[in-house]
Amino acid sequence: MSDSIRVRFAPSPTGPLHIGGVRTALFNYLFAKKHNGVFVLRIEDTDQSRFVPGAEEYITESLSWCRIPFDEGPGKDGGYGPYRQSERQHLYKKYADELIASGHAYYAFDSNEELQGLRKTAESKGESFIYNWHNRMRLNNSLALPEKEVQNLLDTGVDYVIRFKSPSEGAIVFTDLIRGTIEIDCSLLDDKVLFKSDGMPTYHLANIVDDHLMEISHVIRGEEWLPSLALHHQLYEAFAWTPPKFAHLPLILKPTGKGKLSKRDGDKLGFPVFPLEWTDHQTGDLSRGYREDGYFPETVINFLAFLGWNPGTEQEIFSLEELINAFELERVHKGGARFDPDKTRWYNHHYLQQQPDSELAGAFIASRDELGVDQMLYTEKVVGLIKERAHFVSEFWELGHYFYVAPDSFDTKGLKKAVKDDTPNLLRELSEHISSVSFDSAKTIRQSIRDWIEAKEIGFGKVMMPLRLSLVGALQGPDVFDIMSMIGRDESLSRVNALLNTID
RNA sequence: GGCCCGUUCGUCUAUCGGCUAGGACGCCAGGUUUUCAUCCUGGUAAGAGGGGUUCGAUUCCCCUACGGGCUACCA
Repeated sequence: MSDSIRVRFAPSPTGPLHIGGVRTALFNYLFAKKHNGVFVLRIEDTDQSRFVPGAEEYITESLSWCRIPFDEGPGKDGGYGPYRQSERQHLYKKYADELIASGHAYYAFDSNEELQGLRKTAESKGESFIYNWHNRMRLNNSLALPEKEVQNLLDTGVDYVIRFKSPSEGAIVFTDLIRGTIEIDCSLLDDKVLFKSDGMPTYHLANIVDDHLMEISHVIRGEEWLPSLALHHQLYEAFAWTPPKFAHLPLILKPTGKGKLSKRDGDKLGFPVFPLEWTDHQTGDLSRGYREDGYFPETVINFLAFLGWNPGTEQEIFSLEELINAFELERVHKGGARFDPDKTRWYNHHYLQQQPDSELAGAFIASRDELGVDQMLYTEKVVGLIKERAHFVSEFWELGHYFYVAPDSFDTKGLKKAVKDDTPNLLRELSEHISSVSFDSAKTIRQSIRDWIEAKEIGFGKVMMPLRLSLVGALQGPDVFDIMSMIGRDESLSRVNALLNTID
């Protein structure tokens, strides 16, 4: 049992899940699936002051939209629940007490104000205040105070926290699956709070206890946790538990400038940093989401997988199944990765081409009021003609509006390029010819008009360019004969005449 | 400030002591499309700096610089 793979993704419900968090979830998922393991979702809601309503639902919905479902988690008990730390509250005190009994932890009564004051004075002297062995005997705690007084304080119900008693000397060495060996001087560590005065554990305690109780085999998390790994190792040691293996993922950095990717970068540069749209209930601010912006889950999965990882081959397009097969923690890069919106667009273009036309047509219709479901079949064909030039479904209308409505104006550059002195006469003759052309298929139209042009010994461009301009309104779009065959003879003729009226 | 982690084309990255340093995105050019986009072909562009170790370093070690993270009764 102990050698089975169990990993967890443990977000805090303090707001929408950032794509950095999605990537952490993805890597956990890939690792679990690759090794026939279990992927656990655990909600770390021990900070009640930062709890945001709806955030947990946002997290589960995001994971499900990205197609990275959890095997165990809230509402899906695998025998290790509950999976919300707030529902496990009763568990943690026992373990904190155990640490006190074994001499690994102690009560501290210092108020927040006192500590803040100490920090401030230290700072003003250019030093930093660290609560640990070098000063703990001068502070307000159960190690420094007489036993009687400690008991008194506890009896009177005064606020206290439980702190870890970090060692004054020695070094701790541990291994990270991605970074290798890391060594830390213990004397620099501080006595972290394990149990808060509000009766809740801090992240550090809850995390270790739950990972142990849930039999987590591998902890795969963001690099921001690397500094507290020494503490976590000592906690495992204090409990005499076997620690899981650790892997710390590199951070996702902003596309330009300094620092890690933030919500503001997305607003500024025009891309989402969240999987789903999110409205802040406090401010009413709306944050864009990949889903609402028209990205496919496949796109998000693929580009996230390649931020900090690669398979070592030249393949860049990966389905979820392929990722599961190829994924290796050892191949995760150590350095932070800048997020690249352009490459993300490129991925979406690729995955857009993969979608069935019927599905794209449905999405297109749903996005435009002027399109009705009765046009489904027609729209499917339209989509087939225009999708290769699109990155998003939202571009379909701009790329194909002329399949539905006649152009209301003609591109000036196009007019300049396509319309010459003899164009009106040519168009009149062409119009006459079109009246007699069989509209069975694009192929027959093409053949007929080609023959006509050749017979009249006019240049193709002299006919084709104005014809396209009349149909589309600009010199762009798919094959002219495809367009004609789609809109039909009457509409084609009326559009040629409309151009004639403009230029003649 | 202290501690920790990192550093190959503009960006994501390959290379696990011996290469003309490879691929992808972007960008540029040519071709296809008598259009635009797509697509195809080609091009542009990198080992932070300085010391070592070695017959030989992008690769191993040290220093510096730069970047990042942490430094809360937040996770």
